Amino acid sequence: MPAARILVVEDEPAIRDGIAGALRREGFRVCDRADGGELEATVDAFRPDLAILDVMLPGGRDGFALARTLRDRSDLPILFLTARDAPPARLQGFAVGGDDYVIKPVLLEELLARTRALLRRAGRLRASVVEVGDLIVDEGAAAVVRGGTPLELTRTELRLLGYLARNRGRVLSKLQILTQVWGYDDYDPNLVEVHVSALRRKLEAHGPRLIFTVHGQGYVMRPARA
Amino acid sequence: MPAARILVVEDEPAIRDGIAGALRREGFRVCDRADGGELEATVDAFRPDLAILDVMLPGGRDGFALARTLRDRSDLPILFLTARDAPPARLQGFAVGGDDYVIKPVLLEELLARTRALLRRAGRLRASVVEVGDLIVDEGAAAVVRGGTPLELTRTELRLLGYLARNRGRVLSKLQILTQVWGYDDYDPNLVEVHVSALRRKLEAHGPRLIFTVHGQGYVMRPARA
DNA sequence: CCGGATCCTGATGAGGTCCTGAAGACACGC
DNA sequence: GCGTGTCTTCAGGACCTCATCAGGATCCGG
Repeated sequence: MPAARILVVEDEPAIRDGIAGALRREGFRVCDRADGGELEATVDAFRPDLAILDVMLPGGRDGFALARTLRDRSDLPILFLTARDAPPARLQGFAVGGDDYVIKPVLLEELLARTRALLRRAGRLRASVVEVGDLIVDEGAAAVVRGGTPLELTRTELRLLGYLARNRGRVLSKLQILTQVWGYDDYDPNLVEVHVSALRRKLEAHGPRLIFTVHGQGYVMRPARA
Repeated sequence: MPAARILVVEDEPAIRDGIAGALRREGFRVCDRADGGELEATVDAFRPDLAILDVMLPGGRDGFALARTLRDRSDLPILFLTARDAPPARLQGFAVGGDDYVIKPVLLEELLARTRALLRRAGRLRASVVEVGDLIVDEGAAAVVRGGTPLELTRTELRLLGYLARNRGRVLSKLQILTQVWGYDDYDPNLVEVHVSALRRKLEAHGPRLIFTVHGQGYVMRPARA
């Protein structure tokens, strides 16, 4: 299956690049735009499998208008970016069965998870499963299994685990983890430490350590002995 | 894969030259600037894969302002240089998932390691692994393996080993090692000796000597029989 | 073979980093 | 509203890392 194509329309450059970069690192093909100009031509040329739209765009055409335009031409699923205080009720009329939304400020891990879920449902992505030793992380299904035993993880733990697992064998600093998993601004290393601690407790109840501390640098995930 | 391009913006000439020189010796293409003037043109012409920015620059445009500008044009990862006592809290909203920071005074080995890690994550660098005999040094994963056995090294030991391994077959004076690994000005040979000693103890637990003393000159790293 | 220089390495204490239990804040479903 | 589960903050202590020191070993020119 070739790489899925994703169209991103978001006016704030920092957010747009953050999203586009994260998606590209995950192997998707991305076309990013600041607004909905020339949308029809873009869609015809790029043929996206999924669209990620900010519902609040400057100028006349907001995400809803774009969604309507897209719906006229294809049935691709749409992932809306909405403000925290803007209730998703307004999505009602636009969100068809396959759609979903993510609130801003965007947690990249959350966005990646929902992106994969939508693509998978649309049949444009095989199950996105990451394995580290005897641990199996299925982000599409939000399911984690270690040595045959399913684990109950909270949402935050799942995002954190997903990030670590997909970057297994790589040292990730606490800043990187914070910005990716929490979208945070103020750097509080302890926040990461606490959740790593919780994650370890659950993971290590069924096997040896998988998340290793690299003193002064961050954390790495890797199979027990290798 | 062609050499990765790195943009360096740092006002202090000594630091700037140190960084740029170290990067060039590692085979990167470097464009170094004292400030953010003409940044847009520079970026368009040079097309960097990574930017290293001092967060404290004289004049109006500090590293954050530059980061914002860069984000407008691309999604390249950014490595911030920050003061030790200035907590990276102010990376506020500028650090996207892939970014990281290094504190000043800069330890060149540290900076090289993080540079490689970021480029590798961005897919702009293959695994940066150095081999010396049966020793394998993977700086991206902060992992060292000798004859199949993983070794537990401290951060300083890893920096030291990285420097020696990448310059294998070359005699390095203690002064060179001090300035590169520690960034020191006052010359205390014993500091190097102590850490070489510690490194040897761990390395030689699993094989013959790799770090040789050249009396009165320094140290060389080379495979056991050669 | 001697003596001075160089090098090795165990011990130590200070400074930082990390872990984790507990408690307060928050969100959500009923 | 109320209760439950989840998230964040806080605080103390455990742990790790490192520079410094000092005594002994080794090297090398003479």
